[in-house]
Formats: sequence, structure tokens, C-alpha cells
Amino acid sequence: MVVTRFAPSPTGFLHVGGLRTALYAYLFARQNKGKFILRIEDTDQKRFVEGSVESLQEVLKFFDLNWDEGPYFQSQRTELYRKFANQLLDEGKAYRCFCTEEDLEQMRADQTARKIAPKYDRRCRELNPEKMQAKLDAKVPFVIRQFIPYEEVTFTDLIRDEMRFHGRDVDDQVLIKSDGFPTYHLANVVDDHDMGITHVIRGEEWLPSTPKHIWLYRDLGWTPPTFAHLPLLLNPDRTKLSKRQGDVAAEDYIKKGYLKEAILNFIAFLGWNPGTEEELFTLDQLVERFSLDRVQKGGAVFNLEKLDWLNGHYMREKSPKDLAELIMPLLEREPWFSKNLLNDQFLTFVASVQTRMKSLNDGPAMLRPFLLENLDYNEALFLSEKMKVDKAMVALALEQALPALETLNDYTDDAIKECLTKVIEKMGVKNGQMLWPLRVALTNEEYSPGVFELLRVMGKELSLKRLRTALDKIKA
RNA sequence: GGUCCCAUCGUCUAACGGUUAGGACAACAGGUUUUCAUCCUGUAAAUCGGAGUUCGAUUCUCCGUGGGAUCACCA
Repeated sequence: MVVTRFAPSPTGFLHVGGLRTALYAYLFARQNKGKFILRIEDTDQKRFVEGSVESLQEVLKFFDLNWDEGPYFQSQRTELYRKFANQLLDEGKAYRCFCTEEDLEQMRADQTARKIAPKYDRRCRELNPEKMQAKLDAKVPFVIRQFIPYEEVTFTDLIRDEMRFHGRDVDDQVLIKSDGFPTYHLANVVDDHDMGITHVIRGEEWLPSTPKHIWLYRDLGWTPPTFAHLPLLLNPDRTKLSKRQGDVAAEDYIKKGYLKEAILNFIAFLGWNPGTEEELFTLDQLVERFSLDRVQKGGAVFNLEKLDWLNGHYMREKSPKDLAELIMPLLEREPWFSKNLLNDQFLTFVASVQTRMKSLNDGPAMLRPFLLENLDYNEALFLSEKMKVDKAMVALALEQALPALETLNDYTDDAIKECLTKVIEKMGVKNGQMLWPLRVALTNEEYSPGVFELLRVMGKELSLKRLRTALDKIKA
């Protein structure tokens, strides 16, 4: 059975790159009817961020990336790691290192000065038994290092095929830190084996440390899982996506009002495509169609333009009811909002602004003209050079439209259009000279749905009230 | 610097060694339209360079160039 995992460290928010890794691991597990495990890699107590484990889980759930097992916490499994570290120690595949931070810094400084690649010189490996015992007795803190053999290691990456590294270039990796906690490398390997992970799907930044992991599997007598190293997500300047150059937390995009469908669809296509010209995919469709061998090798620039388009698409695709439910929490945060502003027309209001919304966050502002009791008119808005509308024209348009609409009983788009067209013809003005003032009177906005639709959606009572109020204001 | 990875329109990408190098987003130009959107039509836009293999390279090989990742008691 296929078992994948997502193994973030709780050092802050969930990175969009992390989200994509989680998504791919999830898709691969689901499509193979396998298991998806969540594991928290919290072996560095210094970098732990309060609340990050909770928010990590919330975000994954928000995107419906549900895991079958976990979350497991590495900080609760330290006994296991120590056991295997000791085993390697006994077998001579690892050794204790008593070097201090200063020793190591000094060593590295010397090496860089001599233009050699910085690498641990194994001085502690040569320590004789008496000296070693003396240090242990004196309780000198030590780390456990993995002994890296001078030989080649190869493995097959699902995305990059044959990978080849040589031990001469790899440092004797620390396995257990002096505080007794394991490093990523040890904990990761032990857990992946212990949890039966069959496919390690992770970012490309892990490629260089994979040989260490392979040697660890071998020294522990285990069969390594299959690896798939995902291409990086990039800044516009093609460096690794970073906070300096924009929002990188998945939450940021939720807060910006992007739909989960859009974010998921967008992120799935950064590095993968189905090989056809289809590009609109739901999570379920992705489960069906995803494949690791269609994953790209090169990094992908995290460019929001496509996300905006996808978001608009999914916004328009929603039913007004679903959309209204998503907007509601945002509406409730508005200072002007109160529950009794809602009436049975609400869904029609939502429907009328739907094609205009770029994100959920546009909702409150676009709905406000429909919901507010009184608009605080901005007189300058009524005037439009382009529409050839001056103050006198505004007053005239409103004065002429009002009585016509008052006598109109059939308040449908067509009837309203016919009614106003007659007035316009009689006045001998241009459409815009009538419709622009009406639109501003109805919404106090520069952009809005069409006037006929506006009138119908608002209803006779509210719309006429708006027109009268506006007329009073303009005449005052 | 060592090691490793990568390379098609601005961006995401497609193309059994044979295509007028395709699509989408963005851009631009039109159409629909009272505004803004939506919607429709169209235009422009790419194989990093050089060798080699081949009847034929975007595709395979080598070299170069460019970009990136990584070299911690962080993950």
C-alpha cells in the first residue's frame, strides 16, 4: 500500500510551497487508495512557534487535505531515535563528537581560508578509549555523528531519474544533538521507516541531503522509500520563494479572499499539468488525474495573475447562495453591518454583483449600496464629463425618471428598460445622461451593475426612495 | 568555492526524432454595453549558445552560458 506523509516543522505559518507539497503527497496517496500521514517535525525546541501546530492543521483542513493518521510529534518519540543512534554507535557506524561550537567554527574558518570545502575533520572519531571515557565521566556534552563512507551512492528519484552522489562530498552528519534531541535527518529516516512511508514527496531543497538518508537506511538495515523531489516555487526573480518578495503563507491568500478551489487549482498547476488542455480541476478531479511523472523538473514562478483569473472563474461558478455564505463572515465584520439589514432579496443582490467580484473581499463593499438604509452621497460622483452630465442634467434626469417609474407596476428589467427608454427619447438626451445619474443615485458608486438590473433588484420602494433622496441632495 | 539540479512566448506549460512549435493567464486591438465586470473575436509573443549523432533535432550526446538549491548541534 502507498503511504505518504506531510512533515512540516512547527516554526510558523504554512508556506504555499509546503501546501503544494502536502497537496501532491495527498493526491498521490488518495489516488493509490493509500494513506496520508501528518507528522510534526518539532525536534528543534528553539524554533518552535506557539500555535503553529494548530494553524497548520486548520489550513490543511480548510483545503480538505485530510490526513488518515497523526499528527505524530517527533518530540514525543525521542526514545526511539536514541535507540537507533545507540545501535549505530555500537556497530561503529556512528561516533561521539565532543567538539564545541567554537572548535567547529575554528575548524571551518581554517578550511575556508585554505579554500577547502567545510567538512568535519573527524578528529573525535580517532579519540582513544581512555580519553573518551574521561570525557564521558566529566560529563562533557557530545553529539553523535554518522560516519559517511567514501563511496558512491545512487538512488532513483521519481521526477529526476538516476541520482548519483559521492561520500567524499558529504559531511559526517550529526544524528543526535547535545541536548539529546535528534536532528532532522535521523528522526526523519527513523519515522519514515517506522510509519511505513513508501513515497517521500518533498521539496527539491532536500535533494542534497538525500544521500545521507540513504546511508542511514542502509546502516540501519532498512530499505529506503521511493523519493520524489518537487521543483521549487520561485519569486519573480527566480530565487526560492521568500517572504521578502510577497505573501508566502497559505493563510495570506485565504485572507485575501481567494477561494480554496482557486488556490488549490492554481497551486496544483505550478509544476504539474494533465498533458491535455484542460486546466480547471477540483480536488477530486486532481486525485483522479494527478501523476508524479508529469511533474515538472524546473522551478515555477509563483505568479498571481493566473490565480486571479481562476478565482474569478470559481466565484462566477458558485451559486448565489454558496457565495453569500462565504461572504457572510466578512459582512459581519463591517462596522455598518447589522443582521436586520438582511432580507429575502439578499441572494439577488449577491447574484447581481457576482461577475464583478474579483475576490470574496470585494463582497462587503459591493453589497453595501443594496443593504445600507441611507447612502452618504458624494456629489462629485454625479458629474461626469465623459457622459456629458452636469448638475442640471442630474436634476433633470431624476425629475423625469421618478414619475415614470412611480407609475410602473411591472418592475422587471424589460419593463423598466422600455419605460426609461421612452423618457430618454422624449427628453432627447443620450442614454448615459439619464442612466449615469440614476446609477449614482442608486448606489453612490462609480462602478455597479446595470441600472435596469439595479432598479429591479432593489425593488420599487427602495429604488424610488434613493432617487428622491438624491434629487433632494442635488437640489439643495 | 565544492556538490547537485534546472533551461520552450512576460508567466504556467504542451509537443513517440518529422507540427505553420499548441493552449491558458497577462498584454494589446476590436465587438456587446449607461459605468465596471462578464461574454465573444482577433493580434503580438518562445525552443539560451556552439558542436556532434541523424535524411531530419525543442526532443538524444558533449561543451559552454545562465539561473537555482545545498554545504549547521535548522528543518
